[in-house]
Amino acid sequence: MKLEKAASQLEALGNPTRLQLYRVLVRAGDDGLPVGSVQEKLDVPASTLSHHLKRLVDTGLVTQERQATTLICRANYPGMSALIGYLADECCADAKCAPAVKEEIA
Amino acid sequence: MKLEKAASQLEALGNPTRLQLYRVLVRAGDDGLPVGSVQEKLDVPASTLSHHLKRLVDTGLVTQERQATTLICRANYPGMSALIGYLADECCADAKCAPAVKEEIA
DNA sequence: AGGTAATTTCGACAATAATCGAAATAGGGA
DNA sequence: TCCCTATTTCGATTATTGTCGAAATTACCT
Repeated sequence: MKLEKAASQLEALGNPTRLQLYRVLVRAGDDGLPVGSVQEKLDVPASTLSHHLKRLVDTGLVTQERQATTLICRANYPGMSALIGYLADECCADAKCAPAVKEEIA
Repeated sequence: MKLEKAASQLEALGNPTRLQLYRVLVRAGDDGLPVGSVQEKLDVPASTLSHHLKRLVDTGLVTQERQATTLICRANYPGMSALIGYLADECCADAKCAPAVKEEIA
């Protein structure tokens, strides 16, 4: 993964509303959630939500799929795992951080 | 870790210059690097660098220690591992992402 | 075709972030 | 004490981001 891409994904997650949004999608699991349901959960205007969602989609952290008029959103696990991998790999390469992380997610 | 704190750390890393900066510090290991050396490596004006450094320090991802007139900067591994832990834990709790990550840093 | 619900785009404004030179500060050493 | 080097603060400017209502779009259903 390029540093530029990692930075843009980190920036996408680095906003409380978007991090919360991503979290909601992760917890929704494989079924995903329609935009409208996310909106209810987060209590944010539709246009604002759409804006934030777009950023997560653009950076590859979220995917969307149409089902009739509703748009299902899903957390993109490979995207996140690549990002975490980058952090653990590029930034904790000297093994001072990685063991703790391994512990953490074991 | 609170969502707010995670978001602010992610935001801090979500800028190419700061991610590069953090990377340089990680690679410098336990010895750390003086601000001046970082500046040479990144080729960025001192005041700009100082600004970015402050943000990393403020969010707990970097620590600083004076040695005479020079300031030694170090990556704060526990800080990063807490962040990665949060991502893997809060956001990949349903085990669809974590296994891949474990693989990645194994 | 016309209607309707779901979502996005547009446009404007406020708020925050990035940039960098010049001046200020901190901490020794002569 | 005076100077010298390393780093930060200040201040101003430009750029990017966040926010949200109104209008447009999409895709379906009758």
